[in-house]
Amino acid sequence: MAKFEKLSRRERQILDVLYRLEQGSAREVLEAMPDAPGYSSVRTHLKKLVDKEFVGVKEEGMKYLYYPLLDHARASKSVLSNVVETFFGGEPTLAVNQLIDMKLDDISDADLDEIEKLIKEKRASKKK
Amino acid sequence: MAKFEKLSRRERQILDVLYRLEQGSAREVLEAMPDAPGYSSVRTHLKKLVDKEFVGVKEEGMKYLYYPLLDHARASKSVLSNVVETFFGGEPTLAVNQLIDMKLDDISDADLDEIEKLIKEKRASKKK
DNA sequence: TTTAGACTGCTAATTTATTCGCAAGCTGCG
DNA sequence: CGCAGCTTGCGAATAAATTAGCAGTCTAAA
Repeated sequence: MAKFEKLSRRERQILDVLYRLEQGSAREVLEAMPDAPGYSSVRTHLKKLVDKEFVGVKEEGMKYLYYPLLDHARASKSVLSNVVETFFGGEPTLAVNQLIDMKLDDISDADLDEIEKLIKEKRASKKK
Repeated sequence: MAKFEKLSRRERQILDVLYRLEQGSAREVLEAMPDAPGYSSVRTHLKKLVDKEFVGVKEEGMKYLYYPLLDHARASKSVLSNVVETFFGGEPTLAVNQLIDMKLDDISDADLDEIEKLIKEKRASKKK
């Protein structure tokens, strides 16, 4: 499932950018990178990502528009479960704790309400 | 902070193993890897990780024992915040949602209780 | 129409990452 | 002792990643 490990550093970085942009041209990706290499370089990586089937292309007039192929949900699930495995011994609960801590200072009551609501929903869907 | 991006694939993988093992010799790391390369290779990577100051070494008799230098909490925080940025638009709450979903089928009531308890604690510490 | 700019496909060079091999040094055992 | 099995340090070959350059094409503006 989680074949993100098969990507090189740059490829990963570019894919990340694509997830944030949702989609973009080579130049847009380039401009969204803090430590970007040259234009040619970005194009090459995008092409490789297409070859590896992590990214799709569609022609928009004369240019290419790139976008992630794995849908957001699957991708995040895959990455998260790896983090949980590595750092939290496979226990999502511990990760949740960490996430709450991350926002400790500025977490809003609304956020906490939100999470509580999520829990209630899970409980409900479990019951039946 | 999150300089994990600077690691190569193998280096990251080996560091992951080290986080799971807490510490280990080159051979132990090797044996804990599903798609392990040769012994020499693992040693080389460990050495590089030491050079880059992600990993420490201590001599245990005649052999070396390796262990992660960044403490667990910092490391997980760093990695998680990157995931949150990339996939959840900087909103930890959304990541929490995903985590709960991940365990939907087998999540225990105890787990849910646990998370609710965490929320109560956060609320309390906010009130101060 | 000509010129500047942005895009593509293709190629290639350089740098890193990744792998392994070999010599030498301990240790424990028959 | 002398062999087997482990370790280390050093070195180096191979594979992959990363970057960049060039020629050709299209578009829009002067």
